[in-house]
Amino acid sequence: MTLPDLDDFSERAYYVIRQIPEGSVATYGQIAFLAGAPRAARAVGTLLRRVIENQQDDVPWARVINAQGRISSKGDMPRAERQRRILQREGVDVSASLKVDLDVHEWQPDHGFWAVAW
DNA sequence: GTGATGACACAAT
DNA sequence: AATTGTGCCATCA
Repeated sequence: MTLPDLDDFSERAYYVIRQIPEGSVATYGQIAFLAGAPRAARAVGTLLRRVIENQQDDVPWARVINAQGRISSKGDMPRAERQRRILQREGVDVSASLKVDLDVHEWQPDHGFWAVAW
C-alpha cells in the first residue's frame, strides 16, 4: 500500500480511517490525532462530507463518530440512520439514540501504528 | 489572501 | 442531562 501524501492532511486522515477494522469505531478527535493534527477534529467532519459526496467507497466513513460515542446527526438524520444501519451490519451495537459504547467498540490502534511519524 | 463554514471537543453553566 | 461559550483548523468561495 502506498503511504499517503505527507503534506496533505486529508490523505493522511483517509489513510488512518482505512485502518479502522470492521466492528470498531473511532472518534473524530482520534482520527485527527493519528493523522498528525491533534486539534483538527472538526476538520475531520469536513472531510467525511466530501468522502460521501465523491463516493470514495474505500474510506469507511461510517466508523467515525463523536467523542461522546454518538453518531453525529447535525441536520442530516437520514445519513445518521444510514450510518447506524452500516455499523450494525458490521457488528457494532447502536442504541436507538444513536449511541455506541466506546468502552466496547472503540478502535485501539496497535503499537506499530503509533510509531508512524508523518 | 481573507473571511465564513461546520459529521468536533471540552469546560463551564 | 441539556445548553452555551470558546477554541480550533482544514476547506471553500
